[in-house]
Amino acid sequence: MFRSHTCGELRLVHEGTTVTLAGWVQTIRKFGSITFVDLRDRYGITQLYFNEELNAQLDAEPLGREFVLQVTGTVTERSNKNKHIETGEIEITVTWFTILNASAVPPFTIQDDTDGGDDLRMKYRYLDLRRNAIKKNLELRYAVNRAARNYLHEHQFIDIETPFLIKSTPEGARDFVVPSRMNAGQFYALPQSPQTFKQLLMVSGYDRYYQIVKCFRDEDLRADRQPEFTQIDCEMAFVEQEDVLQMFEGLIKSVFKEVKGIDYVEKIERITWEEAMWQYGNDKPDIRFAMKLANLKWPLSVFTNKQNTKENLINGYASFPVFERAETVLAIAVPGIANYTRKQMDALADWVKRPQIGMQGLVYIRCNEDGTFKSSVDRFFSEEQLKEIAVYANAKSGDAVLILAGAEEKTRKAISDLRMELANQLGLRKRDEFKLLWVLDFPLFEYDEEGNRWVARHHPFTSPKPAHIQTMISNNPTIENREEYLQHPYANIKANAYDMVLNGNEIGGGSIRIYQRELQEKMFAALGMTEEEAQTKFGFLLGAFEYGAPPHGGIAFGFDRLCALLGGSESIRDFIAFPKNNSGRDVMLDAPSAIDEKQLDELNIQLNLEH
RNA sequence: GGAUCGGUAGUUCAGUUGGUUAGAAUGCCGCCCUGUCACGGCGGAGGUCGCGGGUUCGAGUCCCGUCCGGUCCGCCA
Repeated sequence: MFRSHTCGELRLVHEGTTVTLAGWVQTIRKFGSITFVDLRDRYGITQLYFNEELNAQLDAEPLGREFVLQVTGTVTERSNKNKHIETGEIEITVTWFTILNASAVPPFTIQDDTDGGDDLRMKYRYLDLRRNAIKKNLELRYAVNRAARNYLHEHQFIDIETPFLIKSTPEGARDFVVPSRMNAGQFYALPQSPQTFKQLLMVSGYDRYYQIVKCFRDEDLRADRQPEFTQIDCEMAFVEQEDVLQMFEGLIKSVFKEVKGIDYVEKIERITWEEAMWQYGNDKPDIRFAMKLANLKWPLSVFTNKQNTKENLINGYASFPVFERAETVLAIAVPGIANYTRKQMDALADWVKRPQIGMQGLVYIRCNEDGTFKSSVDRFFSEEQLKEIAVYANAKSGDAVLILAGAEEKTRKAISDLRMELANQLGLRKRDEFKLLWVLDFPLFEYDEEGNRWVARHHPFTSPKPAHIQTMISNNPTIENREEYLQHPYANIKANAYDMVLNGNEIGGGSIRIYQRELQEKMFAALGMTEEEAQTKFGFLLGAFEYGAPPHGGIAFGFDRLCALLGGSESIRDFIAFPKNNSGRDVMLDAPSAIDEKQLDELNIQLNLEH
């Protein structure tokens, strides 16, 4: 028997019992002829006391950090208790010990606040995982997994595995591709999601399916994006949108309850995609704080005095060409920053001028506590006009109105980014406050500038709103340019699609699917596929729809991201045991890597590394 | 594909206007210490300043290129 107890469980009630522990040496504190060792395992830390006699043995067999140690001894009450650790009232008076394995000096300290940088931690991930901070994250991940499974099981969902080696259908994200040895020149693709399989399972009558499953996308990465990631993938038959929303509102609330002990009692707020874009400039708004967008184009247009005469400039009733030229003018009222210094305002202006945001500048109006209004454009507007703008932007005294002007899409994105940046700066995005939101009625199609064609905003299996089916069927999808796109009836078709948003992050998305062959064929045609292409790529699905496909729909949650958010982080890496870095590399394995000639030969592959 | 920040001791970082022998903390090694728990005290070792080139009397510092890492934009049905 290696151990009778773990390093986390002994308390004062165990006093006097003889125990055997095994674990890793966290620290060694030596005092001449006695030594203290903190022994660590997954469950905690227990202090070991080596008396004079055993200390002599330690001199012969020196310990080091991260040595694997097995000890037998007596549980003893400490004379000096340590209230910072759970086992702090006792220690083990060691009577026997053996070193099970030595350790090299670790390259960084195995502590909550490690001195290791990210790169080093990833290279030695097996050591990093010993740290309490990462261990907690993985435990939280498991708790979310369990809570989700329990809820889905209770609601008659069945976990069915779907294949990883499937067919490449270059629609949407890039596929990871796997060469087939037995079929020369042919390739499998790894699934971007089990989408079509779960729909086939609906056709097969498994009317409630789920899977916590790996998905693969060969696209560039971010702090919250990995090439392989995990989804809680769900599908239900005989449902309409409302059924799905309620079922998974229940799921997420159950996760909150089980994992965080939070009773999320209120109904999850709902907002349409269009409202979200108008109010927040964003399809995944963080609604923990307001700062809603105000469109100033109209109120500005009523300020009719437009002559830039000397007097008008002095009086502040002049034309401000930046606003007049702009396609759109958007404002947010930022609480309590009227007293920002010039330097702080300039810093905000610099922030929006960064290439990633790309605005020309920032106009601000201070709504001072004393009732006066001061702006960066005093030359062009009277104080009454500034006040009107402030009222329109919903600003209170003490706020500052920040205004951006420019091309519609860019400006909307910029002010939405600015809104989030300021919320971060002002501490309005609290880690321990959670606010969920359903975003509904997404557009079915998006215009792809590059390919000059329609692409599915969600995916090609998403159904249009019933009222829009006719629009879809009776119109020719052909478009020649951007102008035609804006006019085309397809641009207004809304989908039975919905996203779940948590604190400004998309954590889940789904839709009611198409289940009729004709509509699905029309969808493929709209996306520019010929009948033959549709048949080659998705013939199996079209075929299945001919054999009694039930109405169905579902949702998929981003499991890694959900865990990270529940753990108070926006980076998912520390919620994945062995993540990849920014360039998609596993720095511990040093993967990906070249393969040898023989392997390439068997796969009938020749490399062309010219470019 | 692009932007931006970073790369200096095992590790985390500092390093002024380009100027003598590149520092701190921590870790590591040695000695001392019977109640520590961020133990303490004394001493010691430890550096291709990512790499290549350039400017200069002189480069960790300035310039060009390149590699690696972080963050972001594009991309992510």
